[in-house]
Amino acid sequence: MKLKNSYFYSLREAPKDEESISGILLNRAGFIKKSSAGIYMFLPLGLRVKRNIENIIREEMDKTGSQELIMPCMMPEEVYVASGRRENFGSSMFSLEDRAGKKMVLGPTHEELFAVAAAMKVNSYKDLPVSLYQIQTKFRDEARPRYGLIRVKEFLMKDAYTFDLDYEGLDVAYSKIFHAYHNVFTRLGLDYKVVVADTGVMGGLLSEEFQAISDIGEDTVVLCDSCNYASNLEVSKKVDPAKETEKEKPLKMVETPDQESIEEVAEYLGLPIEKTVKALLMNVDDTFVVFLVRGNRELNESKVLKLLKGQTLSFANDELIATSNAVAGYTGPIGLKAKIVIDSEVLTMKNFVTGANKEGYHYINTNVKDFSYDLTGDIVNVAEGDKCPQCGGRIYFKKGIEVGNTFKLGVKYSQAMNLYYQDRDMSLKPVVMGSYGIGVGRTMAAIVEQNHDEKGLIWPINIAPYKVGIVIINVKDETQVNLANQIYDRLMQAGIEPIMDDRDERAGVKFNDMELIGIPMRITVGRDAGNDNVEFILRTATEKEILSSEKAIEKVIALGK
RNA sequence: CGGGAUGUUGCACAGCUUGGUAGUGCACCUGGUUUGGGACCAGGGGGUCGCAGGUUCGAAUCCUGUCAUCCCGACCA
Repeated sequence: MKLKNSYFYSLREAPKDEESISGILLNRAGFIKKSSAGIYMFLPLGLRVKRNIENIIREEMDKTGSQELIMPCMMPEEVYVASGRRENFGSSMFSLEDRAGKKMVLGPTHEELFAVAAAMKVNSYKDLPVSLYQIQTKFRDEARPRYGLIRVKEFLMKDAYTFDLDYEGLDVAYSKIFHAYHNVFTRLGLDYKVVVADTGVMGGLLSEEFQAISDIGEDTVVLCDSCNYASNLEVSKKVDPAKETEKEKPLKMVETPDQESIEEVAEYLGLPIEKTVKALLMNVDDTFVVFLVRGNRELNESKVLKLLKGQTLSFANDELIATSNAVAGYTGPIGLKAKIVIDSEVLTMKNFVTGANKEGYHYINTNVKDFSYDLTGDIVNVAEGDKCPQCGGRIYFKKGIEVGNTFKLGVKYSQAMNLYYQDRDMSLKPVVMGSYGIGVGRTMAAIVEQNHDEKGLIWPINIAPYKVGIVIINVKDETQVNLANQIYDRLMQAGIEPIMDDRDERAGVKFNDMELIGIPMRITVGRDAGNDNVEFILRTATEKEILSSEKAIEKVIALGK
């Protein structure tokens, strides 16, 4: 591609509507352009990168034996009503009507239609297993799109679905795709971790996430400093410390005027926050529940809902609080008339601080024997420094961008979508499904987050829009132009299309643009062109080499393969 | 959806407090000089100031509403 008369532009300044590094750089380099919040154009350079990523995914998926097809984006709403997910997705699903008033939706994910497609083929146990995938646009009406391509309303996703006879078959299919995902993200050069995650609204048996490590990640990845433990914070198990050994002291009510937060109370009493227990006044499916956790802990919503078999968790409002004798800021378990759930860690504590259910008062030296409770379990987030549930090492956190996930779905959708096969024993059995996703645009953004410098993008060579750039220093010098064109043609013949800057610009502009768009290799044709000499430099290097044009071509071909 | 902020030319911004018909840098066009790390000089083109009402002789500026965008939070297979 020759830049003169091509569609290419770059911005010297960051656009005002992007904050993330990947969003800023991809915009500045002319790879993407925001059309409206969470919806982007992919311009020529951006499209080439996206296709390169797609092709790596495609190669690895094909190797698993999965077959590619493509589903419609727009579907009748009844497809999602049938599976029961119309309600689950709610307002995050784009919906519209056709001219006849028929309700249509834009697909946020495609389990349902794949089940329909599978049903066309699958009648007998002889028809299984089947594995299908597509690389197709998905639509989700995100409440708050953000971070460039990371959270958007319209995005390209590779989604795969496996169909098996039984759970053993699912395990095999799952493991094939799981390994394909490792291959994909390794080939893409990402620093990533696989973590166990909550199965959430998708339902199912097991969910694992591929998390690209990045500070702007929206997920917290829990890791261990001495083993390979990796988990999403949502589901990471907390290991309670050993029971404290100090002697129990007598309970005592003390004044704590105007000390409403647990930090204030601890400081006022001169005690470490680890010696306090705070009460969280919550609403679980319209029931008032008080949760007691160590003062420095955070409640974990998904653990709570699992323990209580609830659907929704929110802070209790004043009306709900008024149904008990709890006093906001001073709530404690002693004498409290409400449903009380305590974190298992509290059972290991001795002589701790709790609220007295009386404005301006707390108890010190509270012990478990001093009160009763309804339920106990692990209901808080693990924290950095906690014990690893696998090896006892120390836990630390990283932020992650979820670039892929794998689900063992089981029979939930096959039952809902009437996907059954007839087994040897003549019985009808539901097909056992798995579903697997990779966000293509999000992956592209994650790669940028991990590969850039102050000059701009740095693409790994296998997904760069062009592997090599040719910069002609002076386009009015025929010797330079001729040599550059010669190199260009030779590389084209070798199957490596270069991006050649033949614009009448100053050298600095050309160098800066080539670096901004992150081309991995650069050949500079300049003053030494008359001696058939050019310069060769890698995007990641600081020193350039002087080579004959022939050597430079050989080098590009060797590195570009 | 709650809280905060911002909408002025292709891009980034100033002007708004104290109303008088719009400016800077980049980009673009013409001419000249320059030419290996985002050139310089001179001249020029381009904006009904997000939109709709209102106040006023007069509104980018004041008031009301509305839409959009960003940030924090809630939500997020």
